[in-house]
Amino acid sequence: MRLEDTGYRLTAPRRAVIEAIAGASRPFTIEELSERLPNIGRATVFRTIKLLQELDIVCRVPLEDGGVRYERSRSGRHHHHLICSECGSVTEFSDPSLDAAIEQNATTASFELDGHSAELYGRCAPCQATT
Amino acid sequence: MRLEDTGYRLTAPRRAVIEAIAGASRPFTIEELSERLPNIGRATVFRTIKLLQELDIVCRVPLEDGGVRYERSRSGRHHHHLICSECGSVTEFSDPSLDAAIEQNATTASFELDGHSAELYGRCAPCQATT
DNA sequence: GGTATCAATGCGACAGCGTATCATGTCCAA
DNA sequence: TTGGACATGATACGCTGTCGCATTGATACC
Repeated sequence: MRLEDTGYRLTAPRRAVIEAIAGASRPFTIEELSERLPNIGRATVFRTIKLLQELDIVCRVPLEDGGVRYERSRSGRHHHHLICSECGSVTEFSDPSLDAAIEQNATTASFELDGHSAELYGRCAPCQATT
Repeated sequence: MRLEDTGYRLTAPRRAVIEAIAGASRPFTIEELSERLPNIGRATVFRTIKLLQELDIVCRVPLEDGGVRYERSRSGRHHHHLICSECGSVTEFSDPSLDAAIEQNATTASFELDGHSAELYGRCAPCQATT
């Protein structure tokens, strides 16, 4: 991890949170993460996740119902999400032409674009096969 | 309003909420709306907004910081948002080619698309002029 | 118009997610 | 080794939204 490079301290609780995230197989809530780390204060888990979001190590996944989960960011870069409403899996994807379409709309509206988000909701391939 | 047409009852509180929304000049929170309607229970305001969302009369606007506001939907159709982080204004737009790019990504991933959201964050034209 | 029915309301308690506070602990540069 | 800034943990709090339930009131039907 590159916490040291950024001026943040690499503490035992942060290590534990990072390891728990690395071991997570699916998107998680803070509560789930916190349950796996009974020795670590809930507030610290929140703070660490917030920190990891800023470092693009973890990303926030807004769900269709307004809920939120978090996931380890595979690419570490800007991306979008395919979110399965059946099994809850989240897949990242990047698409320059999608980003271009978004930028085009901003330009057309004379809007100075800082960032954007795009989430796709539906059913992943494995879940379709299960029908 | 077409509440009657949908089997819902047109009650005085619902009328009041709808009028308050019609009179709102900017995206609002439930609390703000509720303050303007002191005679109406908070739960009713929530329930009415939820109802109006289902009828595409009001739409939920997720903010960059994770907060949420609501806005009267001008088009009543599927659309995306340009959200100004300076003045908080929200502009709707529709773009078939953006939707097409999203559908293309879903298809590529063998993902069965149910819905999607796309929000653009930045500064609106008037706020740029104010710099 | 009168009335019965069932959805809608209002109230208060509650739940989930996240933050503020603040005393205490601990990392790390010198 | 040590000092001081940063991080932690416990708890209280805040905000957004929902639930349960007794009461009210809009509509359909007569």
